[in-house]
Formats: sequence, C-alpha cells, structure tokens
Amino acid sequence: MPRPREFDRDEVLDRAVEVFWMRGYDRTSVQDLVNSMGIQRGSLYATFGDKHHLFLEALDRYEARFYRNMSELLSSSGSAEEGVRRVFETVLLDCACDDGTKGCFVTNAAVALADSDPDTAARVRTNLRRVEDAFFESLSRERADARALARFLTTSFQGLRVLSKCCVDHVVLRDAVEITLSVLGQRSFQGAQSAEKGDPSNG
Amino acid sequence: MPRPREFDRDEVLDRAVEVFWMRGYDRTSVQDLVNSMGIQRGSLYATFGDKHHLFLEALDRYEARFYRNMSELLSSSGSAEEGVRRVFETVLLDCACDDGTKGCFVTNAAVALADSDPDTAARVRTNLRRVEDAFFESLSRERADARALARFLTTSFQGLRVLSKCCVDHVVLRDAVEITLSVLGQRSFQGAQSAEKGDPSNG
DNA sequence: TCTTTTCTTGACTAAACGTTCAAGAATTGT
DNA sequence: ACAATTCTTGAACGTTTAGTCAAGAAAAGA
Repeated sequence: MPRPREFDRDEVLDRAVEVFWMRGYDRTSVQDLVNSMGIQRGSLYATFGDKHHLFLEALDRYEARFYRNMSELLSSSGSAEEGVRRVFETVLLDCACDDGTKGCFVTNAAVALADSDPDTAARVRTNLRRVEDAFFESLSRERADARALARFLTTSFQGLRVLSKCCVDHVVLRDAVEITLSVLGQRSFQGAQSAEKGDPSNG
Repeated sequence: MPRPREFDRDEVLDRAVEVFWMRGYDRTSVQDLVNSMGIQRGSLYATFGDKHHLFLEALDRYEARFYRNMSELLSSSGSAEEGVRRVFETVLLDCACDDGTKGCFVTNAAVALADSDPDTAARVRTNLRRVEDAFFESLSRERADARALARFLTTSFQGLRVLSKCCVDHVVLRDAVEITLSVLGQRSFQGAQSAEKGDPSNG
C-alpha cells in the first residue's frame, strides 16, 4: 500500500557518518548532509528526526563498527601483545592514508562536544569503557595487572588518535607506538592500584 | 592626544581564552565573547580584527602560558622522572577540579579544527613539537633513547587530556599515569628508531 | 574652553542556520 | 483505472550568525 522508501537507511547513514566524522558536528550543516547523503531535507527529518539525533545515530553506527574491528583484531591474534600491536598499527595505517586524517570519530566527538551534550558524553564514556574492557579481556589471561595496563593502553590509544589528526610525522607516531608496546614486555607493575571495578552496575 | 583605551588588552584576551577554551571555536558566538570580555563589539573588532584572529591570539596566549608552566616544572625538578611526573600530575589536578574539565585548549583546537584551519593546525604542530622537545631536553641528560621517549610521553599526555575531558573516573587516569611513568624506570629501548631529527630548520 | 583624535556604543545588515510544510510524484491494493 | 497512502521536493519560516558603521562620549593639546 505505502510507497516504499527510495533509499536505504543504513546506506545514507553511512554517508552521514563520513560527513560528521570529517567535518565535525558544528561545521556540518544540514545542507552538507543533504548533499552528501543524497536525500532531501524532508526525507532526512522524516527519517532521522533532526540533526542532533542523526549525529547520535551516526556515532552509534561508527562505534559499533569500530568495536567490531577491534575485537576481531584482538581475538584473532596469537598473543595479547600481538593483538594490541595490530590495533595500534591500525591507527598508523589510517594516518598514512592520504585523504586527510580524520582521526577517530568518537575521539573527535568527545573533545568537540562532550561537555555541551550529555548524549554524546554518555556515548563517549561507553566507548572508552568498551575499549578498555577489550584490552583488559585480551590481557587478563596473561597478566595480573591487566586492568591498569588496559587503562594505560586506552589512554595512549586516544593520544595517538589526536596526534594522527595533526599530520604529525609518521616517525613520531611509530616511536610512540613502539615504546607503548614495549610496556607489554615488562613484568607486572605493583605501582598501579587498579581498583578492578569490573562491576558494571556502577557503569 | 588620543583618548586612551578603557580596557587592558591582555586582560580581555585572557577572558577570551577562557571562553574559547570552555566552549570551543564554533560554539562560541561573538556575543558570548562580548559578554565575557566586558567590551563592546566595535572594540573587539577594532582591537583583534575578527573572531578568527582573536581565536588565534587566544591560542597563542594559552600556549605560551602552558609551555612556561611545563618548562618550569621540568627544570625545577631533581630528576627527569620527577619532572615528568609533576607535569602529568598537573592533568590529574586539572581533572579533579570540579568546574567542568576543559581539557587542554590546544588539544581541543587540534581535534576540532586542525583539518579545516591551517593557522590552527600550524599552531598545534608547533605546540606538539615544543612539548616533545621539552620532554626530550629533560631526558637527554639521562637517557640515550630520549627522543623516542619524549614522543611516547607527548602522545600519552595528549591521550590523558582527552580522557580527562570525558569525566572518566580518576582511578582510570591514575592507572594510566602510573604505567606511563613506569616506562621511565626501564632500561633503554632498542626497538624505537628515533631518527633524532633535531634539526629545527625543517620544523 | 575649544578643537582634535580616538574609543565606545548599539542598532543595523546580509547571509547562513535548523526546521517546517504544503503540494506534487510514485507505488500498492482493489 | 482508481483510491489510498507515503515519499519526495523545494520554497519558506523565524533565528542566529559574523561583521559594519554612524553617532555620541571622553580625553589631551592648545
């Protein structure tokens, strides 16, 4: 009975991810979205509500894909160290790509509007937690200080994302990655207290 | 002969730093600036040119102050490790402060508009380089792998800045800092190639 | 005191913004 | 073929934006 939609929801959402990722929320106008997504204003608003909701959906979609990739890399590796290395190499590859380094969509969102938009802030926190947990799970079989290490890796990972956005020399990033990974070759740390609050009820 | 200005240029610029730092470039309107700086639109444009130039001046002012503090901390410490620790603790203290963690102004600027504004991008790169060099100078007396270490520390420092913006639990940040600093207790790394391009002519 | 110069003020402009909506196009069930 | 329903379209809305400008206020030299 009803006329079917002429576009695929996920497909146009992917285009929105691209635009928001590249230009950020504030520098992306609805007209930009209309141009890039290939649908009209009316369809955009009918399908996604408004710009803000579209952004949140784009963020969710990116995050899901990102996390899937990361988990895949970690679980398919022989050792935790190899998995972590492959995750970090991803950033280096991303950066070597010449089409302008966009950094990480979630990182960008975090810095740009984590303190002005609670919805974005919540998603950023969730993402950071999931990254930390992924590192943790991978390390927990081999290390006693897995939680502290996971937090350290998450932090370094974010830092790498920031630097990769600024077109810093590749050698700089590589040095940073090497030293970061070298930590995994050390013995356990007693220094870190790592409260190990694995209880998700307080999430 | 001429009527003197009724405000202190540096004083109102400091207020501009605060506003841009807190809200970012795009979310700060000229009206916000007028309200916070305590001067009128006309004076703002007559004194600073336009919003963009005011932003760049604010960025410069912040960066100078930031770098001065960092150098002070590094040079006044007994050992390089102690100096680095004090620099990292600064972030933790910043974060513990309750008035909403603004993160680092330069980091925010880097992520928000490094790829859309060459002027900002240049300043970000300069700042990153100076941070790296400050760490390097502090470490170079004690370590052979000072350059790679400095790059590692710069990256982790940026990551910490990002996480501190997202109101991540303090324990998480502390774990990350502890592991980061533990690297300084290790022997030298052969893994990193650290091309040691200390020649500033290519900067 | 009067002239000269500069600063301050706030109303103003034009453009861009996110959002809405009425009208036309297209598809399906009958 | 017709009716019912939904999608698409682009013009229009009211706000907000960055930036301008003419007129009034204030200080300093004569």
